[in-house]
Amino acid sequence: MGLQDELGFIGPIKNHAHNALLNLVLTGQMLMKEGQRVLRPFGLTDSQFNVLMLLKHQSKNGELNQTSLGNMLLVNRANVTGLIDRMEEAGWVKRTAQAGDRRVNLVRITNTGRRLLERAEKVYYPRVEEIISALTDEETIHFCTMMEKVRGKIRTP
Amino acid sequence: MGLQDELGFIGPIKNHAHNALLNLVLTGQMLMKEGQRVLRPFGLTDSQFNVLMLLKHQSKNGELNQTSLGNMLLVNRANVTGLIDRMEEAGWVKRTAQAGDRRVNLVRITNTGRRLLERAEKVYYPRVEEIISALTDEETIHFCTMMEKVRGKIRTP
DNA sequence: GTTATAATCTTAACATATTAACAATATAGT
DNA sequence: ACTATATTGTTAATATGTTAAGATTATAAC
Repeated sequence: MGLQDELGFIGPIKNHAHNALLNLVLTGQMLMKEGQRVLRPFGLTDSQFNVLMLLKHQSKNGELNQTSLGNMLLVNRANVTGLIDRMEEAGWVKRTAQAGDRRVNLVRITNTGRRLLERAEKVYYPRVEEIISALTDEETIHFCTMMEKVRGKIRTP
Repeated sequence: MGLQDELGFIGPIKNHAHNALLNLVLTGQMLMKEGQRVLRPFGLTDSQFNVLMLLKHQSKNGELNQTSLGNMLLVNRANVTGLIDRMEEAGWVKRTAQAGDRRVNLVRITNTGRRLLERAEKVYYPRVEEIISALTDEETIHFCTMMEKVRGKIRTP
């Protein structure tokens, strides 16, 4: 049961490389949608969840500027403006000035945001583990290595 | 050089399953963005390219209704309306009635659309092959099997 | 045949993404 | 110091995605 049957394709995908690419892109999209489904009850989109997660686990002093957030989320900085606008309005994050550089907004998670994140993580990570349990530990490691190799090819156009 | 270094993360991603998930989702997004970059000179978005590709390669009689298109593209029917609106306006596809069921719009690729697709495919597929050449043939097959197993876990929540 | 149910498409309101252009501020080169 | 360049964040216009609600048409149950 390959992608074709799952999606109702009529014929096989003849180009093997394209078949692999579709497997990667479409499985990634399905995972993202599954994440959205799990996070919806918390009133969080997956982008918003990722912002909170980055602020909690991947920041110095619990703050990141908007450009860094965009880089880590793989989105343009222009997109971060609206994302943080909505999250600030919801009370989950706060913009503060950076001493010494008046161009920069530092984004911080609030206590409300931290509490929400902790509730969501309790549901999110177990579901992730359940899905990835489809692979053996060895496969998981090999998979991450393969993804690194693919990303290496993307960066060299 | 894992995801962390590539994205500027401060610490490692402690949860192995989450690390694998991020590898999958983020690599998929990078591939999608790379596709968009390749298709932009043709005036095509990746969704529009996929519609044309499905109509050419994965349809009976060269036509698909909007619901089928949505299923194959992994998007909601509601999204297909606007997508096809814009593509019809550009002259790449045409809506026609389905005999015997007046609810249905059959979407067909036009000659203009087919010529555009053929020009785009000549650039798109070689780039895909170049990227996937990061994996050996054996790895590619194993990779597709792993993706199928992951999708199997997503469908059973 | 009438009624209930389901399928298809559209619309509206919204979140997220893009690029291009701009203002404000820092930094480097001279 | 001054000027050129670069960086940060915002805005506007547009494309893509979501859900929820609706109109229209088919199909099933009786």
